[in-house]
Formats: sequence, C-alpha cells, structure tokens
Amino acid sequence: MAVTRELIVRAAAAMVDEVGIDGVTLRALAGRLGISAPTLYWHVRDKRHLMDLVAEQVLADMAPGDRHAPRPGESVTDWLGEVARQQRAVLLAHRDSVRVVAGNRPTEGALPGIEQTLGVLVGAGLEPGEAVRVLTAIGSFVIGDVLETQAAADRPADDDPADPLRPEFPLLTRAAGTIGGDDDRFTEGLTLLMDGLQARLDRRASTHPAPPGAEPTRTARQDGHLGRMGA
Amino acid sequence: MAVTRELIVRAAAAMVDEVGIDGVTLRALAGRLGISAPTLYWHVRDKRHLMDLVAEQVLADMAPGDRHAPRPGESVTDWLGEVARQQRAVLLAHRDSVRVVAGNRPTEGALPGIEQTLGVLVGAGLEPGEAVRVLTAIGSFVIGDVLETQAAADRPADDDPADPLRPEFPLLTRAAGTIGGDDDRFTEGLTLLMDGLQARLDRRASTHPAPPGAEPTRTARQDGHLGRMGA
DNA sequence: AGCGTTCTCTAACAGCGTTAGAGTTGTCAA
DNA sequence: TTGACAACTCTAACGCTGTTAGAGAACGCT
Repeated sequence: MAVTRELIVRAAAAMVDEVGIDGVTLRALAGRLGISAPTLYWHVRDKRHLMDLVAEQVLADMAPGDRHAPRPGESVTDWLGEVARQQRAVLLAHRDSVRVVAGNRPTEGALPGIEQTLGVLVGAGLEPGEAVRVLTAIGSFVIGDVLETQAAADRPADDDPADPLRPEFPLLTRAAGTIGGDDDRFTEGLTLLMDGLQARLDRRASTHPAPPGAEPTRTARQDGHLGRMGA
Repeated sequence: MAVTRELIVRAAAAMVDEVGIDGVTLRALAGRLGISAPTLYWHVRDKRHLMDLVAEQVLADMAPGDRHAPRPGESVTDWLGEVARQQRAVLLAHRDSVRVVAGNRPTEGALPGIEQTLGVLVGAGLEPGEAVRVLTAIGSFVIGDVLETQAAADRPADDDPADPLRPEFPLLTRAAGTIGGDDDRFTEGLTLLMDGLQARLDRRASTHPAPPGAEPTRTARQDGHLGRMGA
C-alpha cells in the first residue's frame, strides 16, 4: 500500500500533538507509517515543508466555520470576540500549535473567510485597510496569548518560579489571589480590544449617517462586554 | 585568559542577532570565544540554559527604564502605550527575540518594575488582579505582533505569496493600498487596547469618588489616541 | 614542593536532516 | 509475453548537532 502525502501530514500532525514538535523525528514518523525515513523525501520537499503542510491543516480548522457573520441582533464586537475565542480554542487544542503555525501567511483557502469577515467590519463602519489591521491585531493578540500559555506549559514543573509574594511587593501580593487563570487573562485582553473597537464604531455611527446598503446592524451594548469573567 | 559566563552570554546574544537562533552552534560560539565547545559546559548547564540567560539579558533591556510613571498631565493610557511601544522596539531590535524569550517567566530583577507599573494602574482605578491581567494582555499583544513580524521576515523572499488581489475579493483588493506597514498594524491594535482601557477608567472615575491617597491622575483624552498613524 | 581548585582540552557517542543511488512494484503499449 | 516507464521504497552514508568522559594545564595556597 502506497503512503500518500495526506497520510504523512495527518500522522505528523498527530505526532506533534503527542510528543511535541521537537519530538517529531523523520525517522520516528516514518517508522510509525511503516516506511523508512528517506522515503518521506519522495512525498515532501523537506521537514520544513512538511511542517508547513501541518500548519495549513491546523489553520484550516480555524476558519470561522458556521459563524460567518453576526446573528441578527448580535453586535459585531460580540460576534468578533466569539470568533477570536474559537480560534484560540483551536490553537490551544494542538500542542505547540504556535511554533507550528508561526509565520504562515494565510493559505489560499482562508481568503474567502477573510473577505467575508472584512465585509462585516466594513458594513459596521470601518474602512477596508482599517478592518484588515483590526483583524490582524486580534490575531496577534490571540497568537501571543496562546504562545505564552503553551510556552509556560512546556517549562518543566517548577524551574525556580521566583515567588513574587513578598512584603516588598504589596500589589503583586494583593493581586495573587484574583489574577485568575489562562482564560481570564485572555478574556481581559479580548474585552479591552472589543471595547476599544465598539467605542470606535459608536463614534462613527453617531457622526455619519447609516452606511448605505448595509443592514443596520445593532451596535448597542449594555456594559462590561462578554459578561463577567469566570472568576 | 579565563572565559566568564557573562562573556559567553554576551557572545551568544551577539551571535543570535547576526545569524539567528538556528545559526547559533555551540562549536561556532566556542570558536568565536577561542575555546572548544565542551568547555562551554563548564560555564553553563546546557544550551537551553544558555539561551535562558540570553533571554534574561534581552528582557532586562525591556524594563521601562526612565519612564516609570506618567509625566504630570499625561494620561495613564498614553504612558502605558508608550511603554508597550518601547518594549516592542527592544524586541524588534533583536533577531528571533520572541523565540529566545518565549516562555520566560519574569526574572527576579523585573519584579520591582512590574510592581511600580501596577501601582500606576491601581492608582488609576484598577483592582490589582485586574491590573496584572491588563498588563499581561498588553504583553501578549506585543509578543504576538513581534512574532508575526519576525516570522514573516524569516520566510525567504517570496514563498508563493498567494496574491489576494483578485476580483472575487473586492474588499481585500480595496484594502491593499491602505493597510500600511508593520508599525501601523501595531499602532492599530495598541489603540484598540488603550481605548478600551481608557473607557473603563473613565467609567470608574465617573462612578466612584477619587481613589483615596492617590494623586488625581488626569484621565481626560481628546480623541483617536496616540494621534493618527504614520500612514 | 605538593595540593586542590579552576579552567580547558581531545576523543568520542548517539541522534539528527538529508543525499546518492540502486531496487521493487505496477501500468500500459507493442 | 515482453519491454518501457513511472511510482514508490530501500540501504548506506555524509556532515552536522548537542553532549559526555576523562585526561591535562594553569594557578594560588599552605
């Protein structure tokens, strides 16, 4: 039975999840597929190319899927925040995903989804270039957040934690109990971003007339955005 | 002449800047120092330990330096944004800095600076845990932004750019000319974050009385924050 | 002079990505 | 049935990596 490129990529992705990106060896990967290491080179240019293919597969899962646009009555920022949350969840679900994905430009297949999302933002009052920047900024935050989470998880257990609970750092000590976990960290940043964006949209909506041809998306929001954190 | 650990770390840092983290070989590093590779193991536990020391040095440069607090009349968010800008500049100044620094918990030496910054934020109306989350969120955004910038720079020239300027993507096409460069991308995200934070501070200031014991930091701001981008 | 610490060396190991090149298998045409 | 060509896999080996073992120099101290 001939091994296909798709099979190799799938096996490589699974192996990254199991042993981490540094544990993925061409020899080990080949062994798992029942072939010898040099055979991989018939299917794939080199290891980096293989990892690019793995990254492509992970990124494909990050497309907004069924949530292409806000539901009726849902604010643009609520929807956008939910998309960011989903992207983060996908990245966190794969070990070392940031190291795998880092630096990959959007794949051909991702362009329609991006265009779609841009459509929503432009409809809400952003200029196209501005919308791209906003989207990229959210992406940077998501990537940075996941990177720190995964990098911290890779550190072996203790590794001299440099305990900041000392009398000369009263605020750090007071903060210790209420910082929350990884999700709370992420929610805080996402809330800031979305509140900033919402404020901008509100400003535009009050200055200009309703954008032509766009269904009047509801912009109103109550407060705290995304609700309170999960303590 | 004996080689010291500090000399090794300095040479390693310089070497990362020149040839990138993947180009740093223990043998090459030793050669540059006029010693043999195994000798390095007398000074340093292993390569990862060495890179941790390099990271520590880079992070030391990221401390807010002379800007420990807002200038009189300067808003907290303007000051905080400026600090973030400086941190990004330091990271961008060192090649592969994110890969070097990723996952490093704050060093002992960085704690006083963090405590100081927390003091400003708490003085402006945040709770301590909230302030830590906000600071971390900004850090995540900075790291993510630099990561994408550096990763993109490492990609060799073209690498099939998947040109998005096609008639079926009208918004991407329209956006193309006005997206701006790396700095504009960063400024956009930082503006969103700071606008979101500013809105929160304003909300607190109008609800509660002035925080006790804290000098009444000016919170007022005119508009667009951080001024217009550099187009 | 002798000792111990500090620092450096050579030699070598196992593992890595990768290349060269020969060998096997399957398909289709003459 | 035979030959040819493509598709796929193999073994052997190269140069490189981080790392260990263990034998020396160099130096201050008693």
